[in-house]
Amino acid sequence: MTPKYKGIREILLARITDGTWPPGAAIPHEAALAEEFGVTRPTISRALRDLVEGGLVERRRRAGSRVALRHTPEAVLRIPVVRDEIEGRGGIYAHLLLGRRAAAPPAAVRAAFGLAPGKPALHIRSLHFDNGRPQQLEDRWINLRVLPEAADQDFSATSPNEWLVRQVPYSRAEQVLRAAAAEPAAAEALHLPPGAAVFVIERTTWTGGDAITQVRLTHPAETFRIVTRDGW
Amino acid sequence: MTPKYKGIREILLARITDGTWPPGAAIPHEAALAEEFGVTRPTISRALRDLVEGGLVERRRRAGSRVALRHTPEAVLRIPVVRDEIEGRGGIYAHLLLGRRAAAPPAAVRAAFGLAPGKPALHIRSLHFDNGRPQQLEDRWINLRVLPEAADQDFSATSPNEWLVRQVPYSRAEQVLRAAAAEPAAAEALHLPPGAAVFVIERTTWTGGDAITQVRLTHPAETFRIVTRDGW
DNA sequence: GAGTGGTCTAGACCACTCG
DNA sequence: GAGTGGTCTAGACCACTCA
Repeated sequence: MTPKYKGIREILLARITDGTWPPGAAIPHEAALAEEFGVTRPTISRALRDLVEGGLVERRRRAGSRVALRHTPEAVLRIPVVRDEIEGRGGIYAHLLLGRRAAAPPAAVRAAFGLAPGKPALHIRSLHFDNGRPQQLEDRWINLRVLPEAADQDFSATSPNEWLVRQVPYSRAEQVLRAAAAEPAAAEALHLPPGAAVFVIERTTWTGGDAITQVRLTHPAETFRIVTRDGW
Repeated sequence: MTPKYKGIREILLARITDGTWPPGAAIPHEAALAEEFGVTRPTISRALRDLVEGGLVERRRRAGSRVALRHTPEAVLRIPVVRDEIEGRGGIYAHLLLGRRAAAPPAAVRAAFGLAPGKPALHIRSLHFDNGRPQQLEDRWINLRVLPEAADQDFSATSPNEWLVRQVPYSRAEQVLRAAAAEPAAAEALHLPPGAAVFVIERTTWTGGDAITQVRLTHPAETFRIVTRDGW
């Protein structure tokens, strides 16, 4: 049996998409809807909350609910874990550790990690293969102040990402997605001509107030895309 | 006054991030948490639901709640409306209509639109400028079966996107993000050298069962990025 | 000041899933 | 079968915001 609030949500959604309530129009009060559908107000509120989270409806106290003018489409973005992605489409995954050393990180990383100048962080470079073809170049810094045990970890067997996932769940992450022309070192590692188009993801991850790790993932443009869905 | 469920959510979050409940660990039953915090079970459920939506917790009936092994980070992706984005950072926005005609769309578009072979759709190409510099090339098809009034619309004043937003709120969208080497026509329009790296967004939008529009947005790599945040 | 949404309670029944 | 989360009710108080 499907929950009442979901059924109501679908009916309200239909009224929005079929033009009964065009963009900008007022939606009846929660109390009125509760009476119409023969449920209590919290149930209506639950249905409306989903529509608000989906960006279709805006609610303000005194002012009531309205159909949103959707200026900013929102979608849930899943950044795939490279191994899951490759194995999910039947490819053979492999992982090669290119380098691993403690070093003073660049200023941007140092600031995010809250490190004093000259203090080291762990720098790891590795390459992820799909059926023997380089699919992702990973350039990662790990905050040794937060995760000193990373210094003793051998990342040739377990990839840094998989290890980190089991250590600390992050509470907050920020990601930048962009296209770029491949820098020489990246182009060489990925077997691309210099200047080839690549897709770059830069992610910084925090737990509590401290950044745990910052990573740049570089992908050949031809073999990488992110697909995203929105709505129901 | 901050709601109880938010306060509880923060406490639970802290227990997860500080390692009290490491990844994979069981979280006490809702009933136990309700007693601990002196609230009723629905309030606990509300707090946990937020954590589930944030990907930090997994719940299964009989089995209870656990801290998730976060294999798939999720983030809310906001694809900016080009005009808002440019004006938001103080730039001067301009919009130039390059072409507008009814034509038979390519097969992929025809399938999404549910059109018979040879049936026309509206094809619009336009360019969006930031302080006089080309910032986005828009290549759009509009389904005239669903929106016949688009045929009479003059898109030189109002951009297709702004017009569409006011006509139909979409119920579902799918987007593909990728990097590419600019094709000759795109490179020329964007004043880029041929083969330059570009960031491409392809979005298909549905309302009910019919796709309304499909659009490809091409951006110079140097001037475009998407920033995304996750968690609290 | 008054109307609307935001939240909470106390209790209940049910669905799902594990043992 | 039994334990856990999923949902719902009936009623309530409060916060915010508009007129």
